[in-house]
Amino acid sequence: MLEDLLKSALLATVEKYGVFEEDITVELEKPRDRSHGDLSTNLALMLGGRLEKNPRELAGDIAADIVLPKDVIDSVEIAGPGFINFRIAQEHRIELLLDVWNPDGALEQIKTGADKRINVEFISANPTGPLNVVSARAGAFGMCLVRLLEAVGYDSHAEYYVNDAGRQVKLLGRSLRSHYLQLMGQDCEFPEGGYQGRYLEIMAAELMEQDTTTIQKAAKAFDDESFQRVAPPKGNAEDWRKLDEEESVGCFSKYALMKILSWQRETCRRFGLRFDTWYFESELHETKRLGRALDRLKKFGSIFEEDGAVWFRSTDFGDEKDRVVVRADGMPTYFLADIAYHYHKFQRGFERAIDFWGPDHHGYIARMKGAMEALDISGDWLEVQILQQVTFLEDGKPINMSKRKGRFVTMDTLMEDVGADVAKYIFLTRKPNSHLDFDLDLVKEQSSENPVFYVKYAHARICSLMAKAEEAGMKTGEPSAKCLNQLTEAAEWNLVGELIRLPHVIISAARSREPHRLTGYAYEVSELYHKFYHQCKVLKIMDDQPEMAQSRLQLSLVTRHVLRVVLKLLGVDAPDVMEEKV
RNA sequence: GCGCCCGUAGCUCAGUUGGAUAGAGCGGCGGACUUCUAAUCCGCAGGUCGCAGGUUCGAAUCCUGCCGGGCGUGCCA
Repeated sequence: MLEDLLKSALLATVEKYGVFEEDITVELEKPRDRSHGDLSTNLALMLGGRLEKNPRELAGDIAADIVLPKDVIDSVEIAGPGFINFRIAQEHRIELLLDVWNPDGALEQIKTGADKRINVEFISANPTGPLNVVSARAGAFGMCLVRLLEAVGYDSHAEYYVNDAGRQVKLLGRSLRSHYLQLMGQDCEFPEGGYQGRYLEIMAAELMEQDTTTIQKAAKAFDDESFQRVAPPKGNAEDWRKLDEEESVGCFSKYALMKILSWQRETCRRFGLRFDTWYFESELHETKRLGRALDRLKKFGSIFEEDGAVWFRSTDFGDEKDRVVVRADGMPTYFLADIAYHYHKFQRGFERAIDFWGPDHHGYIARMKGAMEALDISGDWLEVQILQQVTFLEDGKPINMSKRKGRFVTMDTLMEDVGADVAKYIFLTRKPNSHLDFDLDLVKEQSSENPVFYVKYAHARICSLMAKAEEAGMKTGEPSAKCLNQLTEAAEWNLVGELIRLPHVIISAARSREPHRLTGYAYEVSELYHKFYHQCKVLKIMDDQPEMAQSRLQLSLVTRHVLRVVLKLLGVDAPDVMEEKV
């Protein structure tokens, strides 16, 4: 790599001052201002103080001493307080460009993950209602990170954890049953804190029409392996009504769970999310994993009993207080189930687990990581990414979204209103841990002026140009150094300079878990392409300057490739033609 | 009270992990269509980077203390 070349050349020049590789990390960065060259190092500034030398003079000495191949770096300059700026030789830029284009080039070489298995868990919403837009943000991030990790050579695995065993599901069943009984004219009190959303009323109304056959038919939706455990109750709603309350609630719970999971899965599918595993909490209970995890914690001496409850001594691992894992009434807490779940995740052979959580769970991190350490798993194994809250504004006012109170914007509504691509793109332009205000009115109104269209348009524009060129009988040909070296305009070289950053952008986005670097990059590439497109004509010069026209076509071809790679990572479609603006 | 996150243009947000003159989009104003698709391009206006110190060659970025907003602080999930 170019950066390695520069780093070792720089190190060689400072050896005479007694500075060696282990003493300093040489940093290279892309200057903001293009007149400062392509790559810049602050080496002399960092060394200046230490060697008691004037940084600018030191930079001058280094620049004079450094030995670099002329066909790679064609200028070394010092600037400002002591920066050393490098300018990449034109021929080498084209080499780097072709390396991005080449199927076994740079994009293959960045796959350094050695196929290590990484589990990425996201959304994992309670199965008590339709997915809301908060899940959409998590989905966009999680899925993008899964792809990014793949792009740098990991075997990444998307996972969804289903809390199908807790109180919430029972409460859900009770709520549905109550709605149903009320519809049947039976006096029935609504459970305290129950789910009041419209969707349960509708579900209850539908149940009145459903007979055993249609219920079984609906269950067919879960034929595949991962959903085997979601089975419909026997009979129909009338049968369930007649059972004693406990059993009756169980049937309504089972039915509601089945329906809601089918919605959630369909919503995910429509949003382009592909989960490798849907992991059910009930499986943990059936396979006795809670007990086993508890035993192991005991074995390592992290468990004690007090006030009739069983506690995990999380304070040994930096938590602020100890936590209950089995309540005084003998019921395990959600925390214990989570420990068992993550322990099983570890046992399944993942070398790392990344969880996406909401901000309301950040207080949970210390105890969860503590539990992993108590189980003798490295504290780094579990990595928690907090996705900050999304505040939805309607008429300029925040919407209070609570499933129980039933006023929330669903992911489906979001997709209908603005489309999956726009939603994904907007979520992915923000970094994970910043709060996000999502103005629904604004987005609906301006969806056609959203930045995502800017990028899509750049792609479609290239497709259109390629088609026109072909129609006119022009041959684009495989991008080649000979042809591309004919580029002369600043607009062309600015674009080249941006395109060759692709490998670096992918690596940095994956490493920092910050997919928003991709949207920023896609935008930059598109912007430079639009400018190039205006300034550098192709078809109009094809008769007078056929070689120049061809080199511009090849540049367009590589640009299209880069846009496709990035959009695919983002999970956004790259259209050949823009649909009519509404 | 304590813990975590955030505070950058009128609004929504970037700022390459400490770099050079802080950037986009939207909104505002003014230009470019007998077009390789104007969902585009060109120009203008808009800033005490919440406040005050500190660290150093250099701070929006790091450390401390305030101010303001959000979230958490259950034998809930």
